[in-house]
Amino acid sequence: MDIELAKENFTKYLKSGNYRITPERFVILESVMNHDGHFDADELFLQMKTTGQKVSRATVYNTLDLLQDCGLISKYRFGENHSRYELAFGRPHHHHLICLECGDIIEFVNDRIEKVQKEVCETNNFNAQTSTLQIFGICAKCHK
Amino acid sequence: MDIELAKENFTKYLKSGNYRITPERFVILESVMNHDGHFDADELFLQMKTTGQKVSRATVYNTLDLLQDCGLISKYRFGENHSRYELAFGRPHHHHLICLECGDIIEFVNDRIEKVQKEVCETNNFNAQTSTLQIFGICAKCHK
DNA sequence: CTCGGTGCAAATGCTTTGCAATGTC
DNA sequence: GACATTGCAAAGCATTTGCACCGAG
Repeated sequence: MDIELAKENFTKYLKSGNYRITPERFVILESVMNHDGHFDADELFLQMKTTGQKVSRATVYNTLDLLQDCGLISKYRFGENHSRYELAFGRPHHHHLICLECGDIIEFVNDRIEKVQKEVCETNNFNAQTSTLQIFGICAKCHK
Repeated sequence: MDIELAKENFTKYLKSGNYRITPERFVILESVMNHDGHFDADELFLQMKTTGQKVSRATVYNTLDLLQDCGLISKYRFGENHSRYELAFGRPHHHHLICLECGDIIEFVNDRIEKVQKEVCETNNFNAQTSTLQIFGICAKCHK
């Protein structure tokens, strides 16, 4: 949750890729770090709009891509028609249980899955960058 | 690959859900069963159009949803902006390695992942229906 | 001062919807 | 005959793009 460290990482990433250091990019990073849980691009855009920080939708999308590229956030498609993001910085890699009824998303961490993934990648000589395991079904609340 | 059995299953599913038995739905099922690997809705629509079987796009989408509901096909979002489908009937549950460079999709089966999933669901009292593990990275061909 | 980034609005592309016509039950 | 399903075209919605302007390096 150290926002200064995240900013540093982002700055480093931008410089190394010859991207420019713009105020908009850091305003968006801050907004992202203040978000709990999952959010989507438009949600972020509207929230920033109402709090008086004006950045365009285009810039939000562009910056979210950069933040994903440098590993500060993760991007998912949970079977919906839009992408969702979440903070990855300082958090362990995890997976998701998605309730088809209420839409709730439950996170879980599991070392064995990570281990199996590594093995599968070695077997296939595949150079993994990201992975996502999504289990769709009905959560405890909904099937009772 | 037994198309008759698939048709039977589909018929059973349609009847049990009070859906009607229409020729379009079975034309689409056949077209799906003749497809190797992954395909998307528009691909299927265009292929059917060129082979003289006319069904509308709307019906293709509608029917693919039904086929997914009754478990004959699976639907995925591989980080693209459209859904992809594949035949599930008569095939073991499997997962995917997706190459970010060439777009190739490698399938793999792994019992341990299935076992861990089951455990996670039990722990969370979660009633799983489907799951997908997607590993994104660079395939053997591309990083050499 | 150059060229990458931004904002805006229009464009894109997948998917869904409205509605009249059709055909299953 | 009733009403779910179909086809078509139009609408929706998330995301991308074109372009003039701006500002980081």
